[in-house]
Amino acid sequence: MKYSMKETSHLAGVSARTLRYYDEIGLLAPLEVNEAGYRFYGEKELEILQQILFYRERGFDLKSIRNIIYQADFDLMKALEEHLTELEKQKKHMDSLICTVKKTILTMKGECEMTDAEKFEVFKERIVRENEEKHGAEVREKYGDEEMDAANAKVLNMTQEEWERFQNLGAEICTRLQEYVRAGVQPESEDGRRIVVLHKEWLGKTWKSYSEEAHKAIANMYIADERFKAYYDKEVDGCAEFLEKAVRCWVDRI
Amino acid sequence: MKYSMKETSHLAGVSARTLRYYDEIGLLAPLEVNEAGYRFYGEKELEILQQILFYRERGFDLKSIRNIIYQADFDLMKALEEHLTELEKQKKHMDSLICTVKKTILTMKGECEMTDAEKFEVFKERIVRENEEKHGAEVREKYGDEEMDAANAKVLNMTQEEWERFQNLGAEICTRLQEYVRAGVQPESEDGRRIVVLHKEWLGKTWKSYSEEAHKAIANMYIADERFKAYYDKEVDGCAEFLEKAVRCWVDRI
DNA sequence: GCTTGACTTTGACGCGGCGTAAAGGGATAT
DNA sequence: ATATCCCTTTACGCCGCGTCAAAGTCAAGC
Repeated sequence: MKYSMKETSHLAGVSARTLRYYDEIGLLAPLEVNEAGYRFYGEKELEILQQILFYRERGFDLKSIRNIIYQADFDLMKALEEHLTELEKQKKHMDSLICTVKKTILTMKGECEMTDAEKFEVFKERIVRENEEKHGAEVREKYGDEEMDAANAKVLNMTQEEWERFQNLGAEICTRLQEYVRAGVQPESEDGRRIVVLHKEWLGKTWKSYSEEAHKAIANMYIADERFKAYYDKEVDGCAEFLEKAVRCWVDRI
Repeated sequence: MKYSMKETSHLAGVSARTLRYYDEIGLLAPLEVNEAGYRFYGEKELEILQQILFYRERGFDLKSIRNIIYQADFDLMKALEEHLTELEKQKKHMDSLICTVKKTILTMKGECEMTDAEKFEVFKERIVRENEEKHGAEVREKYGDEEMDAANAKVLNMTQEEWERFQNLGAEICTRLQEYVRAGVQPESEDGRRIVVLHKEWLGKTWKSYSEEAHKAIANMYIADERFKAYYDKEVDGCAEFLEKAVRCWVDRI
């Protein structure tokens, strides 16, 4: 008894395309192909197909199934156990995914229900946390824990207005720097002095103790450390350098 | 500040291919493309990329991420919750997969450690179970539970030798049928009678009570029911018909 | 014998999210 | 100016089929 394409696919509950694909990749060849190219499957082929589906239901990929079925010296138990390990790894990944998404939902719901004041607190905490991750270790080593903790505390104690003033001040410094650099103003000029004054005020909003030495060190870092240099130079090249020169020139006269 | 392909991919921890792909599918366009076709990304693009990665880590597909980010009136909470449901569905699927594979391993290990006798018992049980699934309901309706249970019991009580004799007998019937049909022998001939004798013996190995009526009914089923007809005709067409005629002719004279 | 309608074939593209060549252009050291 | 190296680009591949499209085949009915 031979079964046509449709009979076979119907008997096994798979599509004709699947059978053709299995033939294509050498997973299941039909018993016979007539002169018109029609495929016919026999009992044995149906049995093999059952086997294929058995392993497919268990999550094996078709290449593995081919090995399992046609490679005589194949270690089935080993393959099953490795496959199980792989599945369990994937499951763990799924679990952590689900956990993360759940947390995300809670956080977002939480934030939705927050007042503006609460949101602002969370926002500041995030800023401090991100700053701690980016620069924490470095600052603590250079300036001590006390200074870093104090800076964090200052940020956390800011009101929304204070925060906005702080931000505006930072933005103004950037904008003016860009103007001056574009205009070719010298750092030693009166404009340079004004920038340094603003920058000192800006620093004072997060730093516990001010010293001319520290101010110069910070300015120097702006040109030495890529990340800070990139921040000031993001729009116009040379801003970091301008600021550093201006601080070096004016810091002990303001 | 503009970032080149390499800088951007390095900063965000993704491959250059990924960035190009995101551009291709309209998920993240670079800030600027120079005349040589080189891509450059700005701060804002990096921020968007962070967002993309945020949702990617949570298992969203890129099309959804595009909606989340660029569709202003997108219901994020709904999307998150639907996504969670989907993830949990997938997890359930994984769990059942793992469970099935574990069972498979246990079964196969178990079978490995069985003696031949135990394997044979399991084998017979499988045969009975499969037969019950295929024909159980039908037979119970036509011939009663008692007859079906008795047939099952007969199979389960067979020794391995008896089983082999039963199988050989079945195979012999098939082979002879094919020979006769091919040779053009008539069912009413002496050869037909011998087939009916064999077939009666074969039936006796599973059927509790023998009657000429039942025998004829069975034979009739061989030509009426596709599945049985297919079994006898699998190699040579006409075997089922031959057997039915022979039984009708000889059943009350043997 | 011819039409019909059911069935089948090959061939191709599409999906998702990139990895991985191969090829070509740009920046730098000489 | 040139050789070199690095960076970027395009283009194909992967898996397991689904889903057209166009063309050919088979059995049945008239």
